[in-house]
Amino acid sequence: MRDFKHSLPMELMRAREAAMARFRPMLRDHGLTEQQWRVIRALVDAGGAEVGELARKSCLLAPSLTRILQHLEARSLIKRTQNSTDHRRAIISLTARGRRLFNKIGPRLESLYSVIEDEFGMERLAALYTLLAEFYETLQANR
Amino acid sequence: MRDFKHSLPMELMRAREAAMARFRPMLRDHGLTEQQWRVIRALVDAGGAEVGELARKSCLLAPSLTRILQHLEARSLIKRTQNSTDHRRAIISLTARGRRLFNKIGPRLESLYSVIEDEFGMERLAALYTLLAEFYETLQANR
DNA sequence: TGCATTTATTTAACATGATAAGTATTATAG
DNA sequence: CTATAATACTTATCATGTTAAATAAATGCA
Repeated sequence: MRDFKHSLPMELMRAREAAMARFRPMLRDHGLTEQQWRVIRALVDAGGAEVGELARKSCLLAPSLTRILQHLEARSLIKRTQNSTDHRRAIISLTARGRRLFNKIGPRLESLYSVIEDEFGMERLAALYTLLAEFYETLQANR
Repeated sequence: MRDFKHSLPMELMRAREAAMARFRPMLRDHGLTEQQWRVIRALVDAGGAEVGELARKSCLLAPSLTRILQHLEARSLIKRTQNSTDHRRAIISLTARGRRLFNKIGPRLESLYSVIEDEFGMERLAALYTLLAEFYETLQANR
């Protein structure tokens, strides 16, 4: 059997955790979890989205997203707009306050990211991105 | 700002989730979570370990491991042995039942892993392992 | 020896992950 | 039309993630 140290899911997790350890403290300083930030960022990117779409974009399960949206709504960082033709769907979008928070945090996270880019090297980082995307596509295709 | 789709932590997470989706159903059939399996596998690998050591090997935070060990102990899959010289430390090891469970599940997971290896190719998989290990080392070194 | 520190682990509290089940709304077959 | 199925979320439940604080045992030092 393969050595335990070479478990692919664990290697992916360790790499991810090493990166997140750089970002998490700053998010925490602003009262945000990593997942809440993913939602905010996805909303900036999409400029308003349905819950299901948002779940895909932010890589969150629907039940998790439901709770996160409740938190963000309680803090007035997002708002819901009912779709008039289909009452099942609600459009989620950032409030002005949500956008301000994004504008405050975004650049700081980007600079942390630049540090990683410098340390690891852009070429290797690009190679890693490519392999990860290919790996994901391969496993999805044969699902 | 970088495109949201190219967030490294998210790419790592998506790749990991794609892999885990293949393994999780079988673990679930045997009443195990992915994390419980990591602990069992680490114990097979180490043949008995202290809690802190086990946390490192299985990539779990201490509080999570504490709860997981309680679950595994309740199911008689692991046992604790007090260290006679240092009463803070307890040695965790698998019971015979735990080893039987490992022997039953391990080979089936390995065969699922082989499928992934075939789909993605051993060379690319090896390249991915290398990049992930280097990435982790780089970020740890400059911590 | 006596006491502050450090180390190993556990508890606590809140947020998310994962699965199943529930609810409301819309689409569809007959 | 209407019963039924499909869709879009939400709730519920249990397990883990994350941080801070607590506990208990071992160390270090005056």
